[in-house]
Amino acid sequence: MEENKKYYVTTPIYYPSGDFHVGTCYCTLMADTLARYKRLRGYDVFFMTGTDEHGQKIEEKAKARGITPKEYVDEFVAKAKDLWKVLDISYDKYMRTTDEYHVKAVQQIFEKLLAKGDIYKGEYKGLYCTPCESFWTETQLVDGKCPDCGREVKEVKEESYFFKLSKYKDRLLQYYEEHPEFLEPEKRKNEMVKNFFDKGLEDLCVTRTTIDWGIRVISDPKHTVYVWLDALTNYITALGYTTDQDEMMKKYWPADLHLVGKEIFRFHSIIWPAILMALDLPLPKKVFGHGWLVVNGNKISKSFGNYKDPRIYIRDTSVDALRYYLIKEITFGDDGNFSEDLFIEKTNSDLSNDLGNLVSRVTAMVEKYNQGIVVKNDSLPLEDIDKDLINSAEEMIPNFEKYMDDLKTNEAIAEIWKLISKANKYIDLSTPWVLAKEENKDRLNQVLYNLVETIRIVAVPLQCFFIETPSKIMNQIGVTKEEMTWESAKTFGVLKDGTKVSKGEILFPRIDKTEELFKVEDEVVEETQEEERKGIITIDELDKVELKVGQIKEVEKVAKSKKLYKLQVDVGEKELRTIVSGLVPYYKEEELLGKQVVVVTNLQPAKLCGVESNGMLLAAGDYDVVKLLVLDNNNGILENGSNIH
RNA sequence: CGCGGGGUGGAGCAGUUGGCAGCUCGUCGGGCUCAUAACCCGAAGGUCACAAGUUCGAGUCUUGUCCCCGCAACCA
Repeated sequence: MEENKKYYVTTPIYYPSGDFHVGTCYCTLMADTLARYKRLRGYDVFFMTGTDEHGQKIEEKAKARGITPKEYVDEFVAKAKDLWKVLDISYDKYMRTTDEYHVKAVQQIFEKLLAKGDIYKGEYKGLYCTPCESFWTETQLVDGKCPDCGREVKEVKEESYFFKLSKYKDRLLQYYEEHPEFLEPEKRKNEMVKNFFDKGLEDLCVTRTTIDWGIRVISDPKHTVYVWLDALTNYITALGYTTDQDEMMKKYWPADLHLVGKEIFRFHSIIWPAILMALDLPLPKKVFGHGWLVVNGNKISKSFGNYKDPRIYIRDTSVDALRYYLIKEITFGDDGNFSEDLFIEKTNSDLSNDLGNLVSRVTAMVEKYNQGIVVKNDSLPLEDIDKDLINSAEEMIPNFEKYMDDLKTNEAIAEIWKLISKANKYIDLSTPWVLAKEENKDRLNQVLYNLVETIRIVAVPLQCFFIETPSKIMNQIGVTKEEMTWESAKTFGVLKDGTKVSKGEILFPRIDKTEELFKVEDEVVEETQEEERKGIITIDELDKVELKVGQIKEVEKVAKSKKLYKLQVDVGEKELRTIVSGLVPYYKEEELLGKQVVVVTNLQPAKLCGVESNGMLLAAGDYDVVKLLVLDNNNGILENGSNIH
């Protein structure tokens, strides 16, 4: 056993300017997988994610919504935590740069570097667009004008503090030289050196006087600390750096791995190490710059319509399916394609056919041939096919470890699947159904034992990236948590004699490609657009929405869709209205019949799955729980068609 | 000549220090019936973008050409 088995892994702290999409999840999911893996191996893991909450953009967004920046970021953090909960991200700490300890620590770090002479006061020259309150560089300008509003920019000078980045140039280069494993992948390191060092490192402007929403410089309060010293330092302030309670700092620093996107790789490979050098702190052991996802071949953006809430994917498949695809299909470090078609294909072939079906057929056989009881009998000789299976099973974990330690998650997973396919093949070779017919009870039980034991071993590393599946498998093959430890998966034969197997629910139902999948509900889209359009509406605008009491008279499913009901609703008009609503997952047909609900009656008609919908039912909640707004009929009934105000 | 990445059987990708071109899916043929129309076996299909060069030998090194895609001070 190695001494000091600790593992500190971080994701970037995300900037609350847009909503999360699959790409955002990817990095966090990867960190989560590594954290789970290290925990299983007995490491003392500290896994941190969080949000970078200061800056002008936040200020502007909040202003546009008519709320304070703090309210804005609080709202965002709540949403982020909600998403991480859905994905079951096992972070140990959620870091926020608006947390008090962080603010104080940043202020102290600033003063420390100022006193040391690594921060000095100077003058920032830039091209400024007054209406936009933004600085631009020469190269950002469009035809010499502000890229945002197209107006003239003027050169202004602003008093600023600078960090002596140039001072650390040689030490940084030397460090890269001596620690080839520090920056990965290799190609990104080359990019850094070529692009920036060769051009020379300029000192870095670390304060602004134009931004209010940020951390004040104590010795000069008209300045706020700019992103570099505020955001990057989160990795140490979260551990209590500069405070009395810095046991965490002693225990976990230096970080073992900073996982970052390629767009911020530069800051983590140049600026952050320089800051640490200035603070006389050791550098993180590794900074890994992963690639970006494209969705269906297109860059993720709203205009391509692929900027979807990741929960859409989970809703139509499962958390485990999404986690599997992202970690298996994308070569860590490179850009990857999140193809929705491929996602379904992979889920069906790898998860349903290979893994799910294996568990299903093995548990079925144990029930059918031996009343669910697994028999261990070591006195029987092993046949060649047995030895082959057992060898593969015992080799799997060591290979898996090798790849995981190299951050090659896709290859690590491939090792598990090699064993799964070996087990499927073993069934064909050993033909248990023939043994059953021949009433060769001993051999049959031996074969079944080997299969169940293989499944147990397979399930152990699955715990690194699956949330629901490992425990489902454990229940079905009747093993306890103690029989699922990392070390136990290295030896074949741990499974006890007399283990009770019971065929349970199907692990991964096959997904029917003809179903309409991953569709963003119209209502959801409108909601987000509404939010984009920002904030407050007047009473007149509210009056534009015509709300009436409606009673559901008929309910039928829309044939082509998984989620849509076609409803006939009485809103006090001569004829019933046809309204299509995505309530199938949340209400049964009979639950809806007769309900008096709130209907938007002047909504522009829309075709959903070929059926025209004339209105919309109001409901609350999203994804997990959706509840219709229904009338309180305790004290008498309102007529259908009554106005609502 | 701003920087970088990539062009490999129908699709998506792997290919370490140059040594008979691999994987998954799909297609076609066969087998099996324990299983989620799943599983197992076999087959077809590539002049590794193009051209020249180094070498006994290049997808892998050098040079040039064409095409695609990112980045260019903060979108993961």
